[in-house]
Amino acid sequence: MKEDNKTADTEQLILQAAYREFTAKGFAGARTTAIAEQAGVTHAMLHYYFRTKEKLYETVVRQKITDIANLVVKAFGDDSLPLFERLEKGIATHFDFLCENPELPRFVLSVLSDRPDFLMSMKDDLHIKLRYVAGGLQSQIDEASFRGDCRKADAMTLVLDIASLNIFPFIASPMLALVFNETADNREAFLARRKQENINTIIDKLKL
Amino acid sequence: MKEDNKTADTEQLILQAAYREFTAKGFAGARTTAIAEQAGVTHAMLHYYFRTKEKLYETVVRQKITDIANLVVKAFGDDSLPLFERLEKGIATHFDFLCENPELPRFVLSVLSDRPDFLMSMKDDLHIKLRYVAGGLQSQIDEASFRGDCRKADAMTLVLDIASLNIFPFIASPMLALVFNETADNREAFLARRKQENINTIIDKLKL
DNA sequence: TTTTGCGCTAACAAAATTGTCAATCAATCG
DNA sequence: CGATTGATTGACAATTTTGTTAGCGCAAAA
Repeated sequence: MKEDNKTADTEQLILQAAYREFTAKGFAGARTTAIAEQAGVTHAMLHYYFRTKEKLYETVVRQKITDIANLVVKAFGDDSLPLFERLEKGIATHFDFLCENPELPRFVLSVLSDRPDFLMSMKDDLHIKLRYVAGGLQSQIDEASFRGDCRKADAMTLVLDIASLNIFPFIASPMLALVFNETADNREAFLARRKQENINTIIDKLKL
Repeated sequence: MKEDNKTADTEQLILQAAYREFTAKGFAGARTTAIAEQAGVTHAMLHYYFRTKEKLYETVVRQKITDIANLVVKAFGDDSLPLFERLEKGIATHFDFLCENPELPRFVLSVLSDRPDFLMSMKDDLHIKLRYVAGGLQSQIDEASFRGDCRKADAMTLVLDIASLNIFPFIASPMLALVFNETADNREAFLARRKQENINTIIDKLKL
């Protein structure tokens, strides 16, 4: 059987450890030995499974980027909801996803400067998914605004607004912790407020 | 005289080259030899002036962070303007600053993960400046909302909104270029639209 | 039981990178 | 003019880090 218990296990252990190390240190700062250590294997194993540090990185990147793209489609792709609810659900779902993966934005960011070509190679797929989401949103906005239920708006612009508002707090999280004197207790409440605030901001833009 | 022509020159050359290299590659990815090469000096010079890579990095970081903090104060600190104009001017000034220093946000971000302690050591100063800006804004918002000129709002929340909307496009710039099939011509127009859009978004939040 | 293959290890090789140092070079000052 | 001081250089040392390889042990197949 291809997916043996042992190999799948260690492979996953390495991938998880690699994700942690790469997010914490970036590609250049990450040490393959540290990854191996965290995964509880010798560093030669890492080369055995993934050949090079770069290929290991690429594997992690592809996985994470795919996860994100799929979630965005899932969050905003629900055509059955009325516009405002669709947006509210989308923003909330996306925000919750970030709460569960708080370091993901910074990881993607670091990929963007460390190995832009990896993202370039996924360009077509990302393009398709984004166009799908933005397209669906746009036609619903057009209908609603035609009926006089909301203002005219460009879906792409809206998507960028949402991305900015939702993602930035996680990217700047250490800075905010510093500025707001954030504690662990605060954090949860702060995030809950932020989520609602972002929903309101976007809805305000569309409301007449 | 302390500030000799020669030493000041090479020191500045090294600092500028260092900024470019550090922004492009991050602390771990940056090579001191590459910095020296770009500055047109031998790499021993770099140690002569700054002792270690880390101290050189720290010098660059302090300089840039100070620049940013000062600009934010300048942009939003004008008490003489009415609220909406103050916000509009602040957002626009801040956005223009980012247009002139497009890689600055990503640099700060990388500092945040590479050497958080450097920012920690500037915490007090940053705190003071932020409180000053947010405080001035808050009292003006309170007055205006009391007079019924705008909604109630929390200045800190607003500041985070503005930061998110203004900064994120620059952070994600390579991603946007990819998604929007951006060309050099587009870019300028895109940024101009974004600036106005961000102003509108914030004003919409406050308008009754 | 033997063999084959795969996961795994330890030691090693090679390259890159930061930092140091002794020796110049240039300019200023006595 | 000679000397002192600071800038600059080239070569070198030390460390770190990635990647390789020969071989071991175990489990399943023959």
